[in-house]
Amino acid sequence: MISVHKLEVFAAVFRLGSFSAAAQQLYLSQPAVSQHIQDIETQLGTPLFNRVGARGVVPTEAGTILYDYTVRMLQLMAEVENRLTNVRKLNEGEMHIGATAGVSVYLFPHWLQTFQAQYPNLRIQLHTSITPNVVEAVTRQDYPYGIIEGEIDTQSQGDLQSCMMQSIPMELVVGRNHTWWDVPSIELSQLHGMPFITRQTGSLTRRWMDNIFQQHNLQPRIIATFDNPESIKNAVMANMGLSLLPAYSIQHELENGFIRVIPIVDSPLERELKLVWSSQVVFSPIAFAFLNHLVAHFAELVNCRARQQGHLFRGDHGKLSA
Amino acid sequence: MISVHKLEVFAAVFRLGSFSAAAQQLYLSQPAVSQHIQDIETQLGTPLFNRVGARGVVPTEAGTILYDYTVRMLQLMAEVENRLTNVRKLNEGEMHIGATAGVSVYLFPHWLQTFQAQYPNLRIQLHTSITPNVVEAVTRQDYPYGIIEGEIDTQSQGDLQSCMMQSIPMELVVGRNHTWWDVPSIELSQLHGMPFITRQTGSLTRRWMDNIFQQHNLQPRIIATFDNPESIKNAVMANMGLSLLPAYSIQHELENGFIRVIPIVDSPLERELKLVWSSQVVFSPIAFAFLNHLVAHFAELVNCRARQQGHLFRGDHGKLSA
DNA sequence: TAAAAATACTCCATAGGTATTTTAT
DNA sequence: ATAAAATACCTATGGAGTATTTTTA
Repeated sequence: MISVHKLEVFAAVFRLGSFSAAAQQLYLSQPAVSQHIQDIETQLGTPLFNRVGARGVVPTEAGTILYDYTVRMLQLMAEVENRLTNVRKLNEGEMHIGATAGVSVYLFPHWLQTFQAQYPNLRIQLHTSITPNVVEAVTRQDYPYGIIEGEIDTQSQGDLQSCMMQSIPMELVVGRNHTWWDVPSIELSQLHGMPFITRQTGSLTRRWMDNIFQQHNLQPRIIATFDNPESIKNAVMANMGLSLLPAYSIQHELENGFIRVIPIVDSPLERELKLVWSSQVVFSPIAFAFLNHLVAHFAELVNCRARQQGHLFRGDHGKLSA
Repeated sequence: MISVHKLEVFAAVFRLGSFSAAAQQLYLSQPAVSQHIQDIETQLGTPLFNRVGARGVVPTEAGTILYDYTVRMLQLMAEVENRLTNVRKLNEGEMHIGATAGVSVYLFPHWLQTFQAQYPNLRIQLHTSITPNVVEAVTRQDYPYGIIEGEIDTQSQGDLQSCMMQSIPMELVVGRNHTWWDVPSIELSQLHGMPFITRQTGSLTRRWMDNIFQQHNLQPRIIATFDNPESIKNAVMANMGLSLLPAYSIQHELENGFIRVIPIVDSPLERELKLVWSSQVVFSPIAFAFLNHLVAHFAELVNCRARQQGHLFRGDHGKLSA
């Protein structure tokens, strides 16, 4: 019997042109993949791939035909599961998601908390990493979504889709005993030569910041670099210098008066909170439920949702807008 | 994971409105069917059927939607299997087929022999029974085809499709020492009052014969009835009387001069050899292979094949006309 | 010769069975 | 009261793993 699972394995092999690569992507052993393909080939009495030694496999004509049907079948399967799955009544299920550090630390816990309240039986597993890693993992379909701040590496945009969730104000922050503590506002040019704390070279946040400075011909004095926003915040509070931090990360410190935001009157800075996904991926009902949940937080996401459904669905999706 | 098999079980339950009826049709136990349906319901978090006590089950709205998708998926699966299966290279596989006695004894062995020569690894299992039983079994989808002689019971024509394979001349036969042995030919009316051997009352063959006689206002003298054509043949050879036998059943005896065919000049009699199948059934690649094989014997069948493909397929079927 | 697929085995989860109980009309 | 589905429990096949060998560019 040709099962849906065998077809999923077959589709992965077809797309990747390799048994072992498919095995990796599907978290299976290579012999398991071999077995599935052989099962189908035996059942049909037809080879699906020509084995070309150390260079993987190339589909036969039969393989190409089967792939066409497989895509249609898997799409129907995904579609009906998404239409019918009552996520609220599931008593188990999990979903993985990737995010960058700031999102993971400051934003995600809040979303997760409200999601868990509604779907207590579902587990969301968060994978924190730097933007390029998140993008890569999403491209590899390790998880259906990633949430990143800022620009996507243009080189990886092959199958990558993205959608803005929210504009994130990047605030100039200053510690309690800093000389600028009482300055009501500044112009961007005033940053020139000032002691600055940043993320380390290589991070997208640092690259973004360097871009800003370069665009405005500024050269602040980088006196320290850290690999996480929390350390930067501490350094600012210790009055080592200024920094630019996302608004969401400093709420608590602002409320308690540990730091202050100095408005930049001529050019407020901001980055984008983005949802990214692979156009290849087939979303699970849980992924859709989480997306719907995010919609409650981010009005802009409604557009993403429409696009995702578009590449998956053909029918009516009234249920999902509930 | 929702498997193709679970969907097949679900589809049977949906169509029959009963777990136990589906179990019977699929040769499963009722608990096995329960288990499959519960698995899908758990996975979706949605009930598919409302259990109405001793009256089986009725589908929910979700069940109805799933059925729609299921039919499409199973159709795609059947289609791609039929397009890709290289029946010649299968190293196992079997198919069941029903036929009436005359077909089983005189015609089928020949077809089977040539089929086996081409597909030595496939097993065809023949089920011989009277026409109504064959028709019923085909309607129940016990096997994909039946081959019958003569008319189909009109009451069972719900899902039943049929197609003429061949016109079967019904020959008036006479034994070696019969008074008619040297009569070159007769007219139908001459049969009146003649000693006749027939099948027993109730058989379709007998009904067909009675019809003929009635239509022509004849009343031959029925001197013996038997439940199989072989006994009738023996009675004719023993000169007990005349009979009408299908041409295919008397080749051997004609060649050896044990009996003679007396042409009926005014009204040659014939019945139809018919292929019957259920419009519900999904044909296996082996069933198609056997059909193609029959085509070699019966030119008329080409039309049937087109019809069968029509109710199964939507795409290109070049392979099957090879 | 080196990377990839096939083969050989072992283990466990799931599909299926039988026997029985529960449910709904 | 009874037919039908659910439950409980047992068995066996198929899916997946590890270790190893074979293949071919």
